[in-house]
Amino acid sequence: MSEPTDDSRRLRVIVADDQAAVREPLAAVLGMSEDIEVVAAAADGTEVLAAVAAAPADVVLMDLRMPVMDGIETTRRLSEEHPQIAVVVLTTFADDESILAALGAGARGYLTKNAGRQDIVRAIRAAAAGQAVLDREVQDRLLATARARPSATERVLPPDLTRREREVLTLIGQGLPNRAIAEKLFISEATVKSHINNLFAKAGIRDRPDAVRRAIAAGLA
Amino acid sequence: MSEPTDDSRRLRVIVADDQAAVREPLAAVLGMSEDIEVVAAAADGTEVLAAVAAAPADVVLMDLRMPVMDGIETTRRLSEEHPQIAVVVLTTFADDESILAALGAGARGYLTKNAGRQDIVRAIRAAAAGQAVLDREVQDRLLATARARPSATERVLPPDLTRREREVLTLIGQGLPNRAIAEKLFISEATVKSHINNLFAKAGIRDRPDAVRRAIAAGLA
DNA sequence: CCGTACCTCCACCCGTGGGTCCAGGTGTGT
DNA sequence: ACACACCTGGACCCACGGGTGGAGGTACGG
Repeated sequence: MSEPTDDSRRLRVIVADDQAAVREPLAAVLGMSEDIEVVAAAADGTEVLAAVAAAPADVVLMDLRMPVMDGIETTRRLSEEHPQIAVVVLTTFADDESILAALGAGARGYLTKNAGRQDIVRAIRAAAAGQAVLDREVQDRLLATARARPSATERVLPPDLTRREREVLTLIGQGLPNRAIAEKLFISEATVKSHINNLFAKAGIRDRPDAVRRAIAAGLA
Repeated sequence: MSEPTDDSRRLRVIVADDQAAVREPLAAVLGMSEDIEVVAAAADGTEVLAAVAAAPADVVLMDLRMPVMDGIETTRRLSEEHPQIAVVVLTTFADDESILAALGAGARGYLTKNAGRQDIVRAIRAAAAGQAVLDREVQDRLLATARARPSATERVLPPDLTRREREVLTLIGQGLPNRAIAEKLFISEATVKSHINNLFAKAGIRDRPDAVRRAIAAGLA
């Protein structure tokens, strides 16, 4: 968050979209904003990388579906090699996978193509300032995905497991072999096996892989 | 997303924070923006509700920690009774729980208190336009939480896994032993072991329990 | 005082898992 | 024609996992 947003210099923006019918008008309309300067237009990811190599830029307005190198991969490379450049995704698609992939790749904004000029300009300014702007729908989806996980310990495990058995199950769920569990609990490996046999019988667990799944499902791991 | 952002009318903003030392200067500095009008200042949630009942507003800039009625509860009520009013959270705390609670309650923005005046103004404008603005840190946390239990296939697996190897990993993740996997894929157990050896080497998986965890984390199971 | 639950540990058995090395068959691109 | 990736399969070895059947310890409640 930078208070003194440098208004003395226009934001250098690169527009990336494989469709010229989208790219050209978009670049033109963005250039009308007095604080934005479109320094390049790219039809695929390689052209974006070439553009940032040729001249400095602040923000890349990125389509996801592009030939040769798509927006996800391009975003990933940009955030690795040029972390100072902010990527704002502008795409038709707002499915969970695309959103997670894009933001996970380092995008600092995600707009759908029914965003207006004002919305896009605002997102560019925010991204340049280190903020993230998301369409309302995108935020809702992201939030829904985040909340989709079970918060509390589930009832998939019988309540009559002893404390020790729970501990052992937790460590199994973390992928530890019996020897490591024994060391961690300061007991012998034989004892670990005893606990395992008991808890397997109680909880109806077949084998170790099954135990891992149950432990994760129960929120122990 | 509304293209014709109505610039002919100033955005009516309510500032809610229990600390007068924060509330008053904030209201003053926001009022300096020509497109923003601070129509009320509130010290807790009940004052916010009273203010929106008394006069129309567009955006509420909301602190989370407030006496009587906190920001979460106030946000929840606002989004129920006045869904046209956008809530932007401005708080010191950026823990996962607060973020999820606030956005889940209907907040359309989440800023930490090291945001500058420009950042706050931008967030207010975006929220009024239906967009969501998050601090970079907040976005990262939200994304991390969303990816913790993903529905989509993750990037935790190397991309050079073959189709067969993915299938085998999926079945391992479901707890099946090699024999059952072999039957399910109509191949011999020896072949299953070959695939397992290859995919373990490629993905850096140590043993079967580890494979189960990775499969679940990757959303294959 | 005695039963019961829990934690601790040992010995034995053997099935599955996983590593290693190898090899034939197929399809694809050069 | 050739290399290469992939799927397929077999043989061998042995470590780890898991079942069985014990045994001795403490702590608690009837």
